[in-house]
Amino acid sequence: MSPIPSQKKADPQPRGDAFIRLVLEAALLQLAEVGFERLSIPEIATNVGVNKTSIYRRWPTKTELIQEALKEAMGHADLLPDTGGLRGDLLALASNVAAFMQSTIGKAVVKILLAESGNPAVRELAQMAYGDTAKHGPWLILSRAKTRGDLKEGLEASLILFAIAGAIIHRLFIEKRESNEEFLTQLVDLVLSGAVAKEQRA
Amino acid sequence: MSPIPSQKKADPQPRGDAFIRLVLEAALLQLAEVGFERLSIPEIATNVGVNKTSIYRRWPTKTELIQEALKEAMGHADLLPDTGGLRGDLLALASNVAAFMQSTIGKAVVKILLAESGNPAVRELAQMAYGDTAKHGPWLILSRAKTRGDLKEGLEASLILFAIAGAIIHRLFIEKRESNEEFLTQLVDLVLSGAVAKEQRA
DNA sequence: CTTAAATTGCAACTTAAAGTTGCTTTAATG
DNA sequence: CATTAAAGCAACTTTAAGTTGCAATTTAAG
Repeated sequence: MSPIPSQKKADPQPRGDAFIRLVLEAALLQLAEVGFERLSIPEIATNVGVNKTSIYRRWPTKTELIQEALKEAMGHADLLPDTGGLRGDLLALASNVAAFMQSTIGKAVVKILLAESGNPAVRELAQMAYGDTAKHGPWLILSRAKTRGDLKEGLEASLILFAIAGAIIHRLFIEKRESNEEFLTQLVDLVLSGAVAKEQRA
Repeated sequence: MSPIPSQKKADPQPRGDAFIRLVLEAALLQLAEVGFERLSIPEIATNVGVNKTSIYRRWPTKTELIQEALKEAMGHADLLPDTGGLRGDLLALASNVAAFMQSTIGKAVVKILLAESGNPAVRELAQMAYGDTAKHGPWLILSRAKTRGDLKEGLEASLILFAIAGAIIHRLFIEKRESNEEFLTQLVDLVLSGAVAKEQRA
């Protein structure tokens, strides 16, 4: 009754690094799907076919597990385009923001920020992950544009980002639709040129 | 050892309608604070000084309780300004949207929509509550503007709303700041007139 | 190939919170 | 004041999270 020799052995128990990567990935995925509150270590364990005890021994609490999962997944998205012009920059940026939001780490992070008043440590990390992608790149784009004189005097530049990111978030998390290129183009052009018909401009 | 007669009796047990209103209000409040997942009936009970059993007997599940709480709080925000012009309309609208988002019912609804992939029945209700305020008013404003020829040809009008609502949500739920008048004015003007410096316009 | 060390699996247990039940007490009504 | 419906209360059951001791497995070393 022993296995036929020519057959490959079943996968051995994943250990060490393999084990860790497996669990962290599953944790991030569940986080993106159901949020921090509803995330359960026993459930992750069964999802990846691993014993919950093994997870608990490495990460005593949900918080520590998620912290490591977030750290692991961070920094893989430093998207700072430079197309030479504001419109091109913003289009590339909007596209990157949308991609980030639609990624596993992005969804996870945004969900934490949006809903979890709860755990301060987790929220702080999520802030970092969000800030990493949402701060550096965008600020540079805007300061370049400002230096070139592309922006209106007295305009609070951050508004541009918030309007773009906000619209993408609204579409993704409230309407549950992903952002296609047409949407992003129209969005950027709206923010750049405004909604008012030409004849009406003073 | 009986109470001094001149003293007022302690409040009697709230019953019937009073009881119901008390619990529903507390439920909505907790929902706005911690979201659906973390909401607990026993906790609501202690918050309002009522026995959990009494709550369970009226609403067998969290879902039913929240459904009624949402229904109860809905419809108290039909904010459809008509100032005669697009800018005035949008300013009033933005202000109303911000007020809604910052209200208890608004926070509760938005949190459900943003984070709770979970309960379909609850999500549906939240959609209704959100749609109630976000659909009728805004659409009318935009269709009026379109009729007047205030809007650019070919512009997807809904974008205007998403950019405004999105920016307000971003500010409130990610930055944790409320929207003041200055912010809303700049936001509306950005969406109406664009960010590009005048000299640059074709 | 054998053995030693570390790591995971497993099953049984403890803990904590949600939800239930039977019964008593309170408040409103006529 | 008596009747009745609704809320309080305490003890219980259930469910899921988290813990522990020990057996089984993988890996690496000799």
